[in-house]
Amino acid sequence: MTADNRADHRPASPPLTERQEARRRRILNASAQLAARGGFDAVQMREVAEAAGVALGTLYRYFPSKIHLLVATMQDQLQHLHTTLRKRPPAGADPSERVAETLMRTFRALQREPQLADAMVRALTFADRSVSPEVDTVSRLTTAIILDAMGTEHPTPEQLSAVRVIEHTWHSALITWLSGRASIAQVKIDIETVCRLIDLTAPETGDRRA
Amino acid sequence: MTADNRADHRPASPPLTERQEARRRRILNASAQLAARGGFDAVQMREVAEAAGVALGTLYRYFPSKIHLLVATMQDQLQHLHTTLRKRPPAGADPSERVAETLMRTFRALQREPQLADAMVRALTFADRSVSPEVDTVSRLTTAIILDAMGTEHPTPEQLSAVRVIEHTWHSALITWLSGRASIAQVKIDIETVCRLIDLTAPETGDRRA
DNA sequence: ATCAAGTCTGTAACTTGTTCTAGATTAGCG
DNA sequence: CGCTAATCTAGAACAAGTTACAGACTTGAT
Repeated sequence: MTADNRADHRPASPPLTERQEARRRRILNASAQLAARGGFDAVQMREVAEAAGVALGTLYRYFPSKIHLLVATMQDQLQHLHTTLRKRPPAGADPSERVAETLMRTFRALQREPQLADAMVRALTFADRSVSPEVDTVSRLTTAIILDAMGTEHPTPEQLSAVRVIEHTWHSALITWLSGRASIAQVKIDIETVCRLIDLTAPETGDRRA
Repeated sequence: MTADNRADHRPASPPLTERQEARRRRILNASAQLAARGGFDAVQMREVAEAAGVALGTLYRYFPSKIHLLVATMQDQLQHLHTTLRKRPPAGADPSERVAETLMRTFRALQREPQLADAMVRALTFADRSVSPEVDTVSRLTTAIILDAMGTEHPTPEQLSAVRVIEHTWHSALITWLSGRASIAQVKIDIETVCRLIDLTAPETGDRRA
């Protein structure tokens, strides 16, 4: 539905052999598993390599840094999530309700593996320019999830800005929760607050207040 | 004006001697200077120690980690900024305009030292629980700046949520700009978009569109 | 002025991300 | 099959954050 679903997270340049695909998968699984145990710090490259049954050099050939690895892990998890969400779309009447519902549902999913969430989100916000393409992919996936929830086919630039702001809020709120500086209730309120922007920027009702 | 201005960023427990205060200052300056040159990576603890004329162990006694150091550096810079902003308050008519203006002014200030901004913001979002108190101080400072711009004396819970969302957007937008994934124009649009929430949550005008 | 407690210095060691290298394996091809 | 290039492995080596420690210096109280 997002136009191109091929190579959504692969470099795609040289098609991987079966064994390589399997290695990649083992690495990603090992990463997620270690992260789920002990968060960002527990994802140690030597351990990932060992758990995946792969030499350190190979790990680095597949993922050029720990940040790349964790961002790829996030891509992977998001992909799952997106699929799941498609199967049971949010039920709210307004777009803003549906988006808030979707995000809170996602949030509850992350709550189940807070350490994994920690590792992925920290990597995402810590990523520097060298990881831009990968981070961008994650961002596009998130945008797709939100637009899906809105049910908007052709968003206006204004709406896209609202979606970006929602994403900003989403990431940042997640971080404050993960680092223990905000409660779940507060995150919920903030998500609902920012989702109001969707009504505000709906094109049908004119610019705003018609 | 924020109720307590003493010990705004000091552990405050044992009052520092003059020489200690000076050491602390040298360290903070060295940190900012190195950061301004090469960003996060250029702030190397050994170099900071040397530049500040202090032993490595001493540096760690003052700031228990690189993240602590950079978050403290951010506190320091924010304090300056807050003072500057107080002298020349924003001129807009609406609270939302004034907040957007203030944030964009801050943004332009950061643009002048993008590497320093990079180091500080990356540290801030990368900080884990052990840095919560310090990060919280930064957050309170930011909140104070925004509330100042709004000119609101007694914000409602709704307004506080809006302010939090603005802060989320601010940090996250800054990151996307610093990592080259968003243009300045886009940041401006997003800031202006999120600032609309302020009008939306103004108590006087009733719920909205009064 | 002197003593005890707390700080600071210089330096080495340890940890974990990252890079490098030499030799073994594998994949694709004639 | 037999060759060549690419890939993989094992392990050493290096970089920067962090910790540890012995000895010198300061501070504050007597």
